[in-house]
Amino acid sequence: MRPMYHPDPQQITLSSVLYALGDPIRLAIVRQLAERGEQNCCDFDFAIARSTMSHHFKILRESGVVLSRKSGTQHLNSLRQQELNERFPGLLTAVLQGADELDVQSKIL
Amino acid sequence: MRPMYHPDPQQITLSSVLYALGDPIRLAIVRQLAERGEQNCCDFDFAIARSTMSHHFKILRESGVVLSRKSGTQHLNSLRQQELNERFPGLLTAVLQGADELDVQSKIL
DNA sequence: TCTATATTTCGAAAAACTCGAACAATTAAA
DNA sequence: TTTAATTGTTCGAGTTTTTCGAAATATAGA
Repeated sequence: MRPMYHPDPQQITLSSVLYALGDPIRLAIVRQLAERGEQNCCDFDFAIARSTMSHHFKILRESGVVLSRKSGTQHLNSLRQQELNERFPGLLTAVLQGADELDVQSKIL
Repeated sequence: MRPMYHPDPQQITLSSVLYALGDPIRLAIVRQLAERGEQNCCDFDFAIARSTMSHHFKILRESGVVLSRKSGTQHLNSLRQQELNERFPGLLTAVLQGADELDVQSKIL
């Protein structure tokens, strides 16, 4: 497995962060990470394929929103909350406070 | 020309707003509207086709970010700043304050 | 009415998203 | 130490979205 790319704080662009947050599933992932802290992919019971989940985490990671670290067979993901707050003050707060309108059904697959 | 759809304030979802803002060109449009106020499509000198610009405005409009009103042959677009502030406090402020990293070159087409 | 301006719609090519299947890495069990 | 189980990623194909140029629509003015 190739090492995972994570941008440095100053490399994180608003555009890429907004792009990453601009998908309902990725927004739900970010919300759950904010509520429950570090989690692996299996902790998210969304009705999408694992490969799709992996794809979303890659986008969240490479945009600078999420930090992934390996631990055994799993990847533990966490929000880069402090770095995002420093780079884009108020953004994450506003996004996390926003009404939770998403309905990502429980896993069916 | 069919009447243009604009969602009511309570219909505006965070997901759709973030989706609309998650494109570099649409973000640049929003920034320019915030800086200069009401403008028509031609006031934006971006290096993209007019039909693409029209498509971006449609997404901004239907997500609730932008209000378009007809005036003669042109459409005057403005940010729905107050409504967005009420619905998602702090979001627009954070987005507009974010470092301006976009380089949408001057119109070449 | 004819022409110019502003914008949208159409149809096709390019890019991104989603899925299932196959592959890779790590751990645990046999 | 093979074998199997768990966790994720990569691959290839089908679907959807984005982008463009060309044609169509709407309005204003000569």
